[in-house]
Amino acid sequence: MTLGQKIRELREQSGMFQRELASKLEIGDGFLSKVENNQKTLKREHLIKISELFNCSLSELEALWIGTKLYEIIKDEQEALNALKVAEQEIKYRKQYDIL
Amino acid sequence: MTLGQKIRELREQSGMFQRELASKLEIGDGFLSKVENNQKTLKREHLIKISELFNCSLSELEALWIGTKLYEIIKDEQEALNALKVAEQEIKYRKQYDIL
DNA sequence: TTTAGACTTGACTTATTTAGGTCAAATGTA
DNA sequence: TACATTTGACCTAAATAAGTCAAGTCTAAA
Repeated sequence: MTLGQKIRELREQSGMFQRELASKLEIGDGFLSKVENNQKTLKREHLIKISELFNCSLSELEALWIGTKLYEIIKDEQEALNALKVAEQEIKYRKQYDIL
Repeated sequence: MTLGQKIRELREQSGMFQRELASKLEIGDGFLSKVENNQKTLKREHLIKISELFNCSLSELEALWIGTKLYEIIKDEQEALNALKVAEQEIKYRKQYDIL
């Protein structure tokens, strides 16, 4: 699940058109279309608005936002999965020793 | 293990000083110092040179190079691990359906 | 079959960030 | 002291962010 998919899902579940949601987010509808198709990214502040509008978890949206960004970076990489492991181990390592 | 750590390890194992390796990579030694401390990133082409110099796996270096970059993006994120999961699932999903 | 509305796409823009450094001064250390 | 390393300030070119807008496509219904 990408952020674009999630936003489309939320929007359609609430019976909203792109033009409506776009206007609430104060962006053009062409831009929102691209966001839903993961061709463009929203500003992070927009996630707050979305979580309020659809009453859904902001953390989840943020995980999708960052995750989709990471995916864009590695999607054509041979070493994609190993790179993810490297990053994961560093995160866990830092957590373990509580490094600030 | 980050790319910086790996490079330092390889360099020290071969008894080389920063100034020497830096010169072989055609960069300044101050810059290499920062690379080893993950404050700066090498160009990708440099990895090839390093793998030749120390006779080590290029894929491994690339995984570390990308992985360290991913880590830099998420290291201060609350949702770091979940974001990694999102990216991982997308990679695996795409693999499963062999999407080009 | 044409037309309206929803959506997608391509070309373009501008401002900000990032990449990839340099250099000199400060620090560590034998 | 001399050498290895680190750090801070600075720099430029290239890339990315975050859009706009108009034209094109798709689909249902009149």
